[in-house]
Amino acid sequence: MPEGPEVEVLVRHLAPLLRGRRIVSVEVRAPRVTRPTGADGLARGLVGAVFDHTTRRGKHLCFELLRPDAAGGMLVGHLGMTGRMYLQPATAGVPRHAVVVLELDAGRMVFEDSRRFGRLHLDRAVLEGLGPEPLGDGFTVEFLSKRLRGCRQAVKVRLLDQSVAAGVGNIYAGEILFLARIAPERPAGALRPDDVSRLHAAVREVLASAIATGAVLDLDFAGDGDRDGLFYFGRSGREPSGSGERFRVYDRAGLPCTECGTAIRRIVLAGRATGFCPRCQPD
DNA sequence: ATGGCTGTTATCCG
DNA sequence: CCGGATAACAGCCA
Repeated sequence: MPEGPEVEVLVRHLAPLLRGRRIVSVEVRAPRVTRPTGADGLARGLVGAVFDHTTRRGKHLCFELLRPDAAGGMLVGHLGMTGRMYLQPATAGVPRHAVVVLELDAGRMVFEDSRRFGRLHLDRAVLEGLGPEPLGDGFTVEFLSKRLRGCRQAVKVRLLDQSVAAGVGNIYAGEILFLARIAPERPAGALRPDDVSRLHAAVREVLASAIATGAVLDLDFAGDGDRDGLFYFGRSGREPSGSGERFRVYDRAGLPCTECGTAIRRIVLAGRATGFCPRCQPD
């Protein structure tokens, strides 16, 4: 569920809270999320370490660590479908679906993940295969073009490949294609130069706009959320909720296209729900 | 209430 | 090698 923009918003929230905090103890309640490091390895690597900068790479959270002894290291997290990370007072109750709990010198960091598709480990190899940050300099039209070239896969599926544009997930892939006016089923390699150019611009626009939206919301990172689609972290403010207003195609099957009124259609690509407007996004 | 849906991705198989 | 299907898991919804 969390895609790059959600992770970015979370990282901005966590970074100043974590910096300088020392890890006192580690409790792994679901060992599978610590792969490939493993529960023991995680505890060994973390106890005594101090959080320094916290950044993002694609959908991964990167917690840079300082160690009194060695050269430091990096704790890498991924929220999977249902993951949350937040700080709570050490006196609070640990939630039912906590998978890893870090007791800090002040307070506690909880990684909660009911479906346990998430990860928290010390292996940075997962970052190696990622494509460039879509909002960074490395993500050029030429790069995108090269990654799509010769590929017969549907462009929507290609966009979900993290080696193409790190951080794009199912919801934003759909929104990006709507903005670019490209049918999701089009074979990636069949896009013409002007399609690729619009796609490139749409990737940046959709992701940047999602981050900007999330950055000003009053989010409750520990809350249950209200399945509002974008910021699955619950919101404590009184902003309008519901995905309908924020998304043009995601979860809008049967509803009128905001541009032309045509009913949005829903298809399945690579097992993922995909919405699109058959008129604005012709084959 | 049973079955189908869900924002991810590693792995398996043809 | 490519691409589609499946599995990992729990909750929510119709």
